[in-house]
Amino acid sequence: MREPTYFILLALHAEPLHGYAVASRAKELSDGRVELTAGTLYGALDRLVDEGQLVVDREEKVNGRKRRYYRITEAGEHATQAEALRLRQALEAAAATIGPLPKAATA
Amino acid sequence: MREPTYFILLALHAEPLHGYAVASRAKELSDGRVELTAGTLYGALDRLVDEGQLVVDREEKVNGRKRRYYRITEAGEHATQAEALRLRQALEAAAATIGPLPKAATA
DNA sequence: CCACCATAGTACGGTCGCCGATGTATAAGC
DNA sequence: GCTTATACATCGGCGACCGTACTATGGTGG
Repeated sequence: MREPTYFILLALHAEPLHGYAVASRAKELSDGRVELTAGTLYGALDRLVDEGQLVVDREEKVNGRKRRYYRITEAGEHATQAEALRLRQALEAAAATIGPLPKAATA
Repeated sequence: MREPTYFILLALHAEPLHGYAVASRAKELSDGRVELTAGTLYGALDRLVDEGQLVVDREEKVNGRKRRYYRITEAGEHATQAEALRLRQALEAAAATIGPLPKAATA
């Protein structure tokens, strides 16, 4: 799993969001690092629905603009956690190899 | 940076290794998760040399088989650390969102 | 003795996710 | 009334990864 996909799934953990809101939340969660463009965002959402990691929760119409809300499935939650574990293992490998990392700038 | 590339760089942190040895070390460091196939391995090594993250250290001939040793550059070390920091941030985002992860199986 | 396997590297083609770009549509702001 | 922000769709291209096949050598097993 790549980073954009990962943050999309994380963004949807708490509650269903529509596409544009997913992008905003992903940017927040990544401290501004992950800025999802339309191509990445909607492409990934479609793919994740196909894979059963997301489902379409509902569609609304707000001020003429339609909003499609996505909800994460159990499979999606599971994949997210598996990915996080993979990241942790990769991080531990770095710590064991190159030593402790510098402190992060306090968020 | 993708995971295979990351573990290739980690594998070369301590000392120069030849291609095949890089693959073995990467598998070790990843607890067996990352098994580099020939296509991925040599493609990535060439690319990393092009990018200045690795240099060819020397070439030996052992039992008729040539071995090409790669050494990581400062740029490569820097990229590795930057990647590890990125991973940590992604992991922290998960912790903040879905809560603490289960304990890893003791290595 | 011959097949197989591990080592070591080269080469090629395909796939998949990401990304930029473009287009549609509406409502708000200047 | 033109631009900007919101919201989504689609298309094409690229790059990293990966499978596969090939060359080559030396050790192991049937």
